[in-house]
Amino acid sequence: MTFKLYDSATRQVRDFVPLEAGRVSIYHCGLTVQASPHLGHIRKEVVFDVLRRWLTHSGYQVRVVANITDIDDKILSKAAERGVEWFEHAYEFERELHDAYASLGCQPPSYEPRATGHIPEMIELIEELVARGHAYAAADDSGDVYFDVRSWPDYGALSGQKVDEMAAAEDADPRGKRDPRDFALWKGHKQGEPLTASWPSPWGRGRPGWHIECSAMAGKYLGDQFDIHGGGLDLRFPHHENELAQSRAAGREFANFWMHNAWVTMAGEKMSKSLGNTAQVTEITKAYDPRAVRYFLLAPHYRSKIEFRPNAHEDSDDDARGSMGEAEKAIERIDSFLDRALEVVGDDFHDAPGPLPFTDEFARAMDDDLGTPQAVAVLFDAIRAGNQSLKSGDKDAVRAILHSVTTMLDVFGLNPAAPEWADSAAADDDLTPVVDKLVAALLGQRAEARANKDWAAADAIRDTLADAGLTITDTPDGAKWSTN
RNA sequence: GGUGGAGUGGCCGAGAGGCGAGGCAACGGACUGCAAAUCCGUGUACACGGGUUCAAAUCCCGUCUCCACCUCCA
Repeated sequence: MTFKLYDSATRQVRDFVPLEAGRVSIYHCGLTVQASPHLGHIRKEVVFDVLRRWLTHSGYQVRVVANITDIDDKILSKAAERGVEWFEHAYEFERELHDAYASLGCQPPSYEPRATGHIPEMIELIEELVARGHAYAAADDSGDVYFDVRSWPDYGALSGQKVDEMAAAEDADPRGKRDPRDFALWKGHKQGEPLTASWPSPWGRGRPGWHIECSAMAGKYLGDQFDIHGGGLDLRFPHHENELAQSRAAGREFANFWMHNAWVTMAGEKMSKSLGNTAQVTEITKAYDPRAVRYFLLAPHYRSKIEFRPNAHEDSDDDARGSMGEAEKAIERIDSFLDRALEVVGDDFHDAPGPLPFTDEFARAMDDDLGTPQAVAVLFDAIRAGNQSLKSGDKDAVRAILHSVTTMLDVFGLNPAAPEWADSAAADDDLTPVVDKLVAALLGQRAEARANKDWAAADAIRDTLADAGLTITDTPDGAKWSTN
């Protein structure tokens, strides 16, 4: 089976053939760390985390580079508003970003370069572009350097647009540009901006434009040509178009595949700061099981929009359950099988002999342009089959299916036993033995009441435990308790 | 004006010429003291109007609606 991937540059699904056998290099644009990350931002992290897990699972050695843009206009203005230094501001939100993706079980990139640490590489690239006649210093005294869009006939190739048909930017201030569509490679230092936010260059003190950062850093860490360049769909133009143009114009092949994920919507509209319809990651993971949040973000196809609906009420009835409530139910179904199967099979389930059921079908789904929706369906088919085997008492079948299910969950990053979820498990563990003792005592009383057919007393105990957030399940081996 | 995407059952969300993905919810049955969990079963879904075809949610033509990008945006 070959992995197939949709390439947004050619607009088709192509066989994925890495440049170097057995290795895959991926660059995806990280965030401009100017504010708290919301669900839309983190969807990209989850999508590329799943991609990376699948490629790794398929036997590739994967290198992932994602940048941190820690200097830009917004960082400067927001820091000034708050009365802190721009680097403090940026670093604060960089840490928030790291917390956010750790909280959703995303592995950190292989390397995460900061823009401010790569000014020399950017200057080098700009000089190359100037030397080749694709960039020029602004005619005014701003110290700006622009990419000359007209000098590069392929400009617009990635987004399928023609320079002449783009809406003429109502640019009140064309500054020193030859064409309004020319974009800044280097921004001259302006009066009033902190001196710490500028670096010396052949064109005077200044700071890099946004697009040049990614070209310079991708080139440094992944080489002139690499396998996959990713990011949100909204980066296709202008950011990725500009990256592509300036890299090719400097004689670099750049990315082989372009991969763009769609966004998260609320009430049908793109989640974004300017619309004010954002849901911050920290709020969401506080309100819902983080694994459910991750499930919500990875279950639909990465090129589809996904609609975020909050639960209508805090103590939701079924009607009021939103996207996260539904995802939590799905996770409960998964965990319920895991718990019951582990109890039957024990921890040695990895010894299951022979081929694992369902995994081929799962692989076929994932190989088809990361077909997580189909793959999730396979997962639930496996769980249903596992539940049937539990019912019929077929221990070998349970063992094999349990092994399959955990394999699939590992690819999704949803295996509750995996290290990335260890923190929450450990937190539970602190109290579990205590709770277990207390609950066991109550369940003993309840068993006695049931033996005496005193149903009222038995149900009263169950209600008390339910109030405390525990679900009691009667099984042939006695009553069991679980949270939720 | 240019470029791209989408309209699927109560909700979410796949699929892309012929067997109704999957999740959530609902209903019936089994199990249970009653539940919960689980299993079995239940759905005249594909924006609208034409057309092609033995067969269309899927292809073609037209219409409507929505979203996004062309300015910072995952």
